Amino acid sequence: MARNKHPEETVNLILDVAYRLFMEKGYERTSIQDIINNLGGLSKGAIYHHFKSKDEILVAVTDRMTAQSNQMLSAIKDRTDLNGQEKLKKIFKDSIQRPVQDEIFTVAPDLHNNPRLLFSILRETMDEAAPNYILPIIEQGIADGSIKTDYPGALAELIMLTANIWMNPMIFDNTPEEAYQKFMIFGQMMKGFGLDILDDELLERLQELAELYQQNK
Amino acid sequence: MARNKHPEETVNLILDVAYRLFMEKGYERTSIQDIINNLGGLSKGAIYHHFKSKDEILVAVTDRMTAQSNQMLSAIKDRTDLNGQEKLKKIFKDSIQRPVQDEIFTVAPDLHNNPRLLFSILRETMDEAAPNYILPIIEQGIADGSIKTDYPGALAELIMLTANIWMNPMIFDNTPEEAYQKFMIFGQMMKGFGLDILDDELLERLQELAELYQQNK
DNA sequence: ATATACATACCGTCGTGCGGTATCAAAAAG
DNA sequence: CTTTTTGATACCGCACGACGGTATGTATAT
Repeated sequence: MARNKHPEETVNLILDVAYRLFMEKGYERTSIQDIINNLGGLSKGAIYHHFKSKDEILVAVTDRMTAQSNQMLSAIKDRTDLNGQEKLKKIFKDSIQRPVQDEIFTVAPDLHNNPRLLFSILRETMDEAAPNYILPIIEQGIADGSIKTDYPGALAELIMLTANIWMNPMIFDNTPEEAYQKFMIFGQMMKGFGLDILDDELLERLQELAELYQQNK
Repeated sequence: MARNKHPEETVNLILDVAYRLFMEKGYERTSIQDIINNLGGLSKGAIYHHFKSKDEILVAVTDRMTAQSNQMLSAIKDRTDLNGQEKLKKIFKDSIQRPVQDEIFTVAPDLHNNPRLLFSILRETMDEAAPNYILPIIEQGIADGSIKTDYPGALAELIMLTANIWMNPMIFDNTPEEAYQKFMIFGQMMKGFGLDILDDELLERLQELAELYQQNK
């Protein structure tokens, strides 16, 4: 295969293929050879030229997955026209409507049987997203009086764990009924923390997603 | 090696060794050969006589890990002298004091880099423990008036996810400060659901565990 | 005698390392 | 301004050791 003048295209191609296969078959059941076979002529050497290991490919894939999500979080975090609580509300609204969700249905995501990928997402959520995006927002909320808690760090983690992992249909595939239950319990929990950020519009959209997801299996 | 008159001893030996190695090195970095080398003369044939695959060994290991915990849950669930809320409180008390915790410190548990094992525990917690033990207790609590919720299934899951996973020092190794924060937030959350089941005694014991855990690393 | 506990030899596949080659942009030489 | 040189890098493809798993053999317990 001819050498590519823009090597980042090759890297992206590898990541595209790897992402798709990891989603379809799971990280562990996807071999390097599988990736090669879907690369259109590229070889094993090419892969190991751009990535040191299969693991590094996984990290790159998850990074790319969370990049747009993190970008959204970052943008909301830096806005000056919203108080802390309003920012949290906006995050839930946006995260449920972001196009990733639709793109993600073009492959058959199977995170139930994908320990490595799930693990990678879990770590990203708890070790990066929670402290770097949610925590600052909560701290702002404490400062502006819209959020009250003595333990902002733990609260940030709890919110991300429940919203991003527990309620994620890719990870725990819920029936519409279960999704509804989770949503209500989550809303109750947030209210317990003085956070009134759920409304009917959000609920409707979540129900749609749950149904869409059930169909696509 | 001579044939064992009591084959379950061999099975237990395999599980003992596998458990230790899975904890020390992680499931994926433990090879079948590693297990054999620590078996004291037994061979690959022995392992594959008793287990169909490496994966089946993992399942057996997790089953054994959760067995005593589940036994405790089951015993409390079936008591007739406590109402629902009291049972939940008893569960937290006991789970924090069960001997597993001490035995577990004899090996160096490293679930941070153990996706497969963590995943296995996660599934056990959410798919088995929550619906089979916590849910019936909550339903009893609803019946006897000590617990109020419209969504018992989701609440059971949320409690297990936070208490068993998020607050588990083997999974998210917390500093004593972080452990304290999580405990307080968890207590606040439970209070939000009308569940007043944490007290200073529990907090103290949890702090001890967190410190013990930090030392053993 | 037969089932079963274990041993041994072997298989295909995997992730990875590496020597070699083709192609590039930029500097040096003309 | 053109040509040549040069060193970096994109990529190839094979070989290796280790892996999980299997087929088959053997000895022991019932």
